[in-house]
Amino acid sequence: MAQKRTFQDYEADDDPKKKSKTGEIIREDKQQERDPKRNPYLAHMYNSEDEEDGGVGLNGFASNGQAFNNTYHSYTRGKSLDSFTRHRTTSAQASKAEDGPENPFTGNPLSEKYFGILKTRRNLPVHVQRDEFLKLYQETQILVFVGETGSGKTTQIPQFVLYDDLPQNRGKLVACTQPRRVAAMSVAQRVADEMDVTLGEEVGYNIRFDNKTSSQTILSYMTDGMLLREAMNDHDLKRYSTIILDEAHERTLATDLLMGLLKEVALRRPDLKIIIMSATLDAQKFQTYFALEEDKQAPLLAVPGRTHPVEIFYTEKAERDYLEAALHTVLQIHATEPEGDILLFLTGEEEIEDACRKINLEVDEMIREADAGPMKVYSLYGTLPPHQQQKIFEPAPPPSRPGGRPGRKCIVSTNIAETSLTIDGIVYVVDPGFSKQKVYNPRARVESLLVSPISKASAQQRAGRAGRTKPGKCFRLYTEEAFRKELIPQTYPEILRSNLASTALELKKLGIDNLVRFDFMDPPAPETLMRALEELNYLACLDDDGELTVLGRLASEFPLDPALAVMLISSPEFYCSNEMLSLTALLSVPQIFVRPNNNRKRADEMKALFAHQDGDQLTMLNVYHAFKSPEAQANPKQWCHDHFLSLRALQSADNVRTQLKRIMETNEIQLMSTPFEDKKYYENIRKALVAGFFMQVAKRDGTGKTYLTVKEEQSVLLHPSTVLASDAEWVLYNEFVLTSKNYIRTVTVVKAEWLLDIAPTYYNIDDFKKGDVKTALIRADERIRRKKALKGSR
DNA sequence: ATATGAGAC
Repeated sequence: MAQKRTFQDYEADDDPKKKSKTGEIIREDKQQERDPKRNPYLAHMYNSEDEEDGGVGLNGFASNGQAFNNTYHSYTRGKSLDSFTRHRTTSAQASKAEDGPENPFTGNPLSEKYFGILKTRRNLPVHVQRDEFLKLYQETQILVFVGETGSGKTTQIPQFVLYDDLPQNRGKLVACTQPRRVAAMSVAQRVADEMDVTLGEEVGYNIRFDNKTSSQTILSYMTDGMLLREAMNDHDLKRYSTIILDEAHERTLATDLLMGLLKEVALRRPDLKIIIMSATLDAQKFQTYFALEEDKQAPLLAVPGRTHPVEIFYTEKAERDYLEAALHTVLQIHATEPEGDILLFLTGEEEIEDACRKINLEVDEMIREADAGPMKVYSLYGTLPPHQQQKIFEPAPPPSRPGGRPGRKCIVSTNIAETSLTIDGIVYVVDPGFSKQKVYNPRARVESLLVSPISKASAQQRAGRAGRTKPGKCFRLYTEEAFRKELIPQTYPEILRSNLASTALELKKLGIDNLVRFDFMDPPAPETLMRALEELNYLACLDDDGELTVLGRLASEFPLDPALAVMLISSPEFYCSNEMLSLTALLSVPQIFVRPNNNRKRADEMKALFAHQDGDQLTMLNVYHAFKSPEAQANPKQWCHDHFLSLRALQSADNVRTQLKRIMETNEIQLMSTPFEDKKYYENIRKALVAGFFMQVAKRDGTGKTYLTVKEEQSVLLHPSTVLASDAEWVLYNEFVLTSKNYIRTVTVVKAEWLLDIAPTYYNIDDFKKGDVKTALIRADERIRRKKALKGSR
């Protein structure tokens, strides 16, 4: 049992700088005069490219292959913007237009609801600085905007831009990117309401599988990945007059690539305005990165947020066991602190479920013995089905009897509550200081998840979750010294922690010739880039000069890992593109098999119904075909439940399949099947797998259970979930799972002859060092030669 | 003899 600790053991952090900021405008670095042709302020004096050829900006493509409407806006607009001169407007002008009576963008009368929202909008912190914003926006090409939570930046800044940029007059639109789909959708809806327009008309959103924009759209919220896809087909993003990158501090892979790309586009398109929006105070990095001239930083505008102060407490000594300390702290809050909900950050599903059980037990005891108030404990993590995630928004339980101690809820969550989900009513945050993070080892070519200390920025974000509705408290289960000295300032951006094979292919398609010289905000390790290029070269997506091949160009059209894309594109050679289409989709969605802890045996029995002795991929395909049968489709929900399958995963695979099929058709890749009665039906599929995944093959090590991966010679085990009996000599795997042991998961039996035949460059026998693998390959090669000789002599 | 964070095209 941990020693009881009182809150006096925590040291209150009274450094005022760590408490919430009071707002003042930080304005730096006015843009210098430069060549008038490059000066956007003077751009109206020159014919810009898009004015000469009119529609050129409108021929962009969405990744789903739908062409955007190539006509100028033909609908009636209001007259209140007629007197506006682009990039010369003031907030007073805009406010007047906003006040009505007619909608400036549609000409329709404005609703009562609109005026209600307008009132709240004008109370947002950003509103005070509208003129400041406009001035900077007008005089510079790239602007860094820092707005803390609650400043209104995501909803208001794009509207401020609309009133000054007037994209509707030039057949253009304004883009605002978000790292997450839900954010793009919900913000678009909110802004459509604020502007009194129908979602999908003037204001829309564009995310994978759901494009709610039209030819009338002048403001589009979209995922950063979506804009990146679009850039692959239009390197200059000509449809857009202003591009706003929101939540840039999250440093997603797509945001990082877009930033590098936009820096280049800015030089080619002086008429394009760019705004980088971030919640971090580390704005300096963005300013320096976006300096288009030497020694000149990009200008910055900072707007305060609207949050309540959060008092920070640290432990006096380092905690040996953060889990125990976390539980103890939660219980102590419940026993001694006033009303308010608790948010505890842990690292993963199992840890969270375990903690919830323990808290429940302890709270029951507190209620019995100390008359504590009731507490409802909720777990929260990404793989939880949405309806269960929604439960966290239920109100806290009432006192168990009239006049009794107040009830509260306690949410035990992964990082999902740090960025993606905000829960109002949280007053206490318990932060043990860890999260699971992806790490990539280029030498082993393996990504894995590791429980690691969080960054200072992350810790601040977590603390902020306590101050959304009223002043709160954050209990950090580490010392103040550890916070100051041991935590890194920012979480390493994703680009430094990932396999970059896809990224490298995307950059090539984006027209970046020399990846090593690409201006990354944080350049990845050269070894990681080299690995990626090497992988693409083996996949024949890049030739030996590093140029995109026809195959590479095709592969980049698919929203897939290069190996999956190559597998799919090659599949007609093996007469099974229909089947590979299904399999590719299945391999790019979450696990389809469900295995609840209390019913593992039954789940395994159900899986056995679909098992194919030669591999898990074939088994998955059997599942998919059964799922599509009329019998299953009559009641898919029941059918999936009965067979321990994830309906969500299978539906999502279906969605992906439809998208991939469309891309296949657009690129005239033949769709075909080997007849099911043909004895080569499954063999052809296994060969097609080799065409993409020949680099992920392992050979059995002697007669034991261990396998060795072919080139890296890592010792691995077949994952216990496999349908394979462990005596196949060669197996191809789709996933390398690094946990307590090295496992390969989703495996299929293959033949050495196929490897030599289908991937001769990778399996060039001379390149292998002496050993078991080489010997086996030589023997297979001899078998092939004998067969050929036999054929020849007949 | 089974460990996965959250997000995206």
